[in-house]
Amino acid sequence: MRVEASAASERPVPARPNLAAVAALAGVSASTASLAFSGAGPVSEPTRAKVFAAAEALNYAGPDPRAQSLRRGRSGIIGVVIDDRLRDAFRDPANISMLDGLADELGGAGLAMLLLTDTGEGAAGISLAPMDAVVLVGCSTELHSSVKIFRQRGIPVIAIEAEHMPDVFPIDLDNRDATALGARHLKQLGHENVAVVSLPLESSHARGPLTREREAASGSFTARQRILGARDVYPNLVGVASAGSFIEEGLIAGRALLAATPRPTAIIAQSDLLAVGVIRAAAELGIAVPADLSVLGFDGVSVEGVAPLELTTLVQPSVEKGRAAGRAAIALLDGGEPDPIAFVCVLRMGNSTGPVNS
Amino acid sequence: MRVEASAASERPVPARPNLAAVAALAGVSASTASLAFSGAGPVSEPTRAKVFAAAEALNYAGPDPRAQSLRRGRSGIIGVVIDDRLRDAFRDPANISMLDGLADELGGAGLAMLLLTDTGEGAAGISLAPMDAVVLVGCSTELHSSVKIFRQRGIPVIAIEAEHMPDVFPIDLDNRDATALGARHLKQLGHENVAVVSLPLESSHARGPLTREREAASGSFTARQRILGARDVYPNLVGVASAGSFIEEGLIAGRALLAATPRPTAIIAQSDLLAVGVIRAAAELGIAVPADLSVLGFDGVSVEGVAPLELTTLVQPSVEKGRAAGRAAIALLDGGEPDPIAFVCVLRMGNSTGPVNS
DNA sequence: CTGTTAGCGCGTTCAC
DNA sequence: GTGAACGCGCTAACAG
Repeated sequence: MRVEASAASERPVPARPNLAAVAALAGVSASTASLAFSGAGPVSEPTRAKVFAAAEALNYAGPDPRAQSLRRGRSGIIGVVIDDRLRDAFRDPANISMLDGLADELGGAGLAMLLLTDTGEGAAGISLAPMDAVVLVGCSTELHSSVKIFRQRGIPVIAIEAEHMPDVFPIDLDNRDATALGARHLKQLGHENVAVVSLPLESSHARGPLTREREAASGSFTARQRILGARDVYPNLVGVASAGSFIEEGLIAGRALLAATPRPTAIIAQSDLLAVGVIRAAAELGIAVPADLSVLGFDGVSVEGVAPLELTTLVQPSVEKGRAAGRAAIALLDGGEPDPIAFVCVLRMGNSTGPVNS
Repeated sequence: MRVEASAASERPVPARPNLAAVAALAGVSASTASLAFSGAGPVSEPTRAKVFAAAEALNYAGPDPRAQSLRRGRSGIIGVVIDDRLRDAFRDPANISMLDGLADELGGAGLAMLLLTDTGEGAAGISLAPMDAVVLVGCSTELHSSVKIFRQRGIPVIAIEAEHMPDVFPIDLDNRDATALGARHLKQLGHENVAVVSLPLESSHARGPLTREREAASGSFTARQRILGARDVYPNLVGVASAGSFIEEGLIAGRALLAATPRPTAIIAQSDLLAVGVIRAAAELGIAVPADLSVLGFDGVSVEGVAPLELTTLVQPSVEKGRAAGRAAIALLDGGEPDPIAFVCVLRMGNSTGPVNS
């Protein structure tokens, strides 16, 4: 009441009180009030109490984050760029685990995650949203243009499973070697006629047979590396690209591959969800797994719906990958220069693979 | 080069050029440069070209979002508060669909989603992060304190499936009526001994039998409403609370409920994932579904792993719920007063429910 | 311990 | 069409 009367007969109800108003009511200077809120400087107890009382009276909720962020040069926000539609990204448990690890690490440091896509209309956010650092996930060909923008904006970039680029901090996974390891496992079991179901190769998510041209042009580093790993063991490998890491897509791809003559005796799926779909396709066709068909997965997430089968798969440390990205972001913001990180997959033996039977 | 020589012999390489620097190089005033970037005002073509050339030369990426946001009073960020750990929230397809709809609508309006949790260390974001509006999802008891903070900060609040509160825009779902509808379906089939598996009742996510005390104290509006709906038809309903909407939890709950004597002939699960778990539990125990046990789900998401069974379930418009929340946020930001929205579930008949058999 | 001063980088009045 | 001045709300320096 006093404030209204003395300070502003023009605007009777200040909708959003600011620090200055609180300071004025408390009878202290703005900087003192600021210190009282941030707790950063030495403020006497009575003063601090006065400030809080004034804030209460004015219904002041604390310093405006926008102004803080301008002044401090930090927003407390870490961008997370997904190239897929969110729906797709969220459907794969491996991705979710990664985000979970990331969120965990960032949350602990008082940072929040801003979800962005680098395609579609939401892509504007990449150049407009306030961010202190950014984590690129499941990166596509758009990567380079995005990275250029971030570099211009002076925003540190962390990329998970991407081609190495200058000024981009890499979180790597041994996609190629791991897949080769899995392929060798199949080779040891005697398999010679092997096919692959890949993750989407282009941002168009087009299904269809793998060709050297498509692979070379692919924007998906992960998919490409995993194909290369399989080729390290089976140079003449054939396969199809899926439209996404879903069970349904594995089913579609599996039907296509199992219709070939001669039928492959083993299928390398680039994710566990795809592997499950392939197993479903086999079931549909009356093909026994692992007796007549071996199926290898990737990710090591627990997937429902293949019991009593246990997927033989390449287990990747998804959660740790996310945590590492979070820690890297925090370190880069502190001006540190963390060492690049590379994770390694482990082949977990289940019973979806077995000796070739013929 | 020229700039360095003339403007700053002290700092040879200005790390982050600002609008003023660009304007200076272009030989125009800062306000003109600003207009050139925003495209909002009349700027002659030559001038505009000069400005962009200068920006290019200085490697200027455009106006600083932080400063824009302070000046404009908008950050372009919509907060999304999840009370669970992200991992839990992401594991339920119904939730993901909702987020997808939300992201879609917001992305189209150039807004980005900031993910926040209202528990744990990340909760600081609630009072610190810059946001223009906020969507509360799967809200817990913490709701009220959060809402108070947002109100103080002058941030519009949208709450999905929450108790109505002043100044909170509701997106409702007929959880109670829908569950009652499903329960009546069971009643018509002759079931009298019915049990329920609920979503977590408290933020502790404690498993255990439902009691009137627990229900009354529950922070989960959705779980409570669905229980009430079941009670509308079966007043003496018993049940257990799960620790989350996962198949595994349904399995645990199913085992517990199916060990009772007399064994229930029907189980109402508060999500499809829980329902699948219950069906698994039945399978373990050699109980046939639907012959010896009817199982009712909720959500209508496509769940893997019960084929050839088709879940009888209450289908909710998850994606639309998210879209509605997004549209409401946008409308509220525009100063509009959109009408509250309420969605209705539909009972989809599958073959996981059938006539009581005894 | 507290107050004063000076911006952070930008967008928006107004004049011209 | 363009420029000059001011202020968004806050905080880092210093001064007292």
